[in-house]
Amino acid sequence: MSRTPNSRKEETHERIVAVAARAIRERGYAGVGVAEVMKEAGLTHGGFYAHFDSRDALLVEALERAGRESAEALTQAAERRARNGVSAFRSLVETYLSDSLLASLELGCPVSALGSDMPRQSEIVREASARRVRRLIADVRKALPDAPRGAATAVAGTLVGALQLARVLGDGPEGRSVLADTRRSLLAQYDPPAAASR
Amino acid sequence: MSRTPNSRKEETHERIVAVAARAIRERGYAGVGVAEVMKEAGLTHGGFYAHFDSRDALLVEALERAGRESAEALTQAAERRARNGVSAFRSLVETYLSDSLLASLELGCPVSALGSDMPRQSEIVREASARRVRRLIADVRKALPDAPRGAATAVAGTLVGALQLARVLGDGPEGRSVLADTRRSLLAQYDPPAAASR
DNA sequence: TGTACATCAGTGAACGCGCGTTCACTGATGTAC
DNA sequence: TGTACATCAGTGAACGCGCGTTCACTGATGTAC
Repeated sequence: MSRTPNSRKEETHERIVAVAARAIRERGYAGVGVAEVMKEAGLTHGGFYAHFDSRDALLVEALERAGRESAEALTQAAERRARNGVSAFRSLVETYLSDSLLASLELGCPVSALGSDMPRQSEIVREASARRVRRLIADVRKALPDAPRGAATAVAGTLVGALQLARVLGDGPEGRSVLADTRRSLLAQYDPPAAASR
Repeated sequence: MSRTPNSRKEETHERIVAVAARAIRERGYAGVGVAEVMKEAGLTHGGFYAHFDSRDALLVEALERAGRESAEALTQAAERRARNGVSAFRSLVETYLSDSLLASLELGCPVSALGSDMPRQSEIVREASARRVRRLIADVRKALPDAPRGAATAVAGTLVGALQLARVLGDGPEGRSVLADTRRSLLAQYDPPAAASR
């Protein structure tokens, strides 16, 4: 089987980034170490700097990948549910604020997993974080075509904040009720049942 | 001047906690070290364990103090503005999401400064974080007496998330517009101009 | 009021540990002829 | 097709550093008589 040049190294690189994309969401920027990520990827830490200029360079790639993974999951859920007549907005709210993400920090949106730490990172990580926030707001806007100006921004903030509050309160009834209250409130405002059942 | 027993030590203790209450908001839980806090309080790090059982015990006291400071600032602003006929809800939204807090991480609400890291802390810090989140929701509820059930939860999430998004985008026009959009959206929903001017 | 002693808050050196980063090396893969 | 060599991905030991925590000590404060 023929390989393109460097493809083995690129595969390893991808594997490291995939591990890190989960790790930063689960343990936070500060909880992710070079040696631990390499070990989880089945390597020793010495080879790290053949793949990345610095730990921060890994964080940037990991954040970008986490953002892509989360956005794709939201898009796929929306496409699946659109066939049953569910609006894009309802699907976004119910997927982003689903009970199953409460206990799965490593799978959700990196903005809600890392938001409060983003302003404290090095410049390259902050810039990558800002790009991710802009994309999140743009993605919400797409699901809210007729809403007043600025609504997408407020909704994005609500999604991010509500998931964080719920996670602090745990994956029991208390945390789940934060998600349920927030879903109800958002849907009542932007996707009223009357419009949905029409 | 007579002192109550231990008052000198208690004063020092308070000073350390006050320094830490700012530090955790500015630099995050992970960015706060024992030695640095003691130095900022004018002490050497060796004396730390005469005041606290562990670093985590300091984080708990610091979080509680930061929460009290933030809640008091919100209450005081609301009382001041109530004399000019401003509703409690409008005052909460405009104070929590004020432009001046964009660049002053160390002064705002600890939930928005630390939210995404709260689920990753040791048990005692997580419990203190959960208490702070419950208080925040309760405080929002007080400013929203006639809103539908669960609205306070959604609003609390919006406040926390919006401030984080804005801070990631910086204290220039981009971050300020996130705050402005969110204020407008919240006030339109829960404190419409018609009701306010009546 | 003055002296002797006990208490107490804070000091500073030391500890073991894990971190990000560097680097000489190894063994496998791929290329030249 | 087979051999010799170059390239390359990954290894593992080592580095300096800052962390949380411990502890013997010091100097100031307060108490007893």
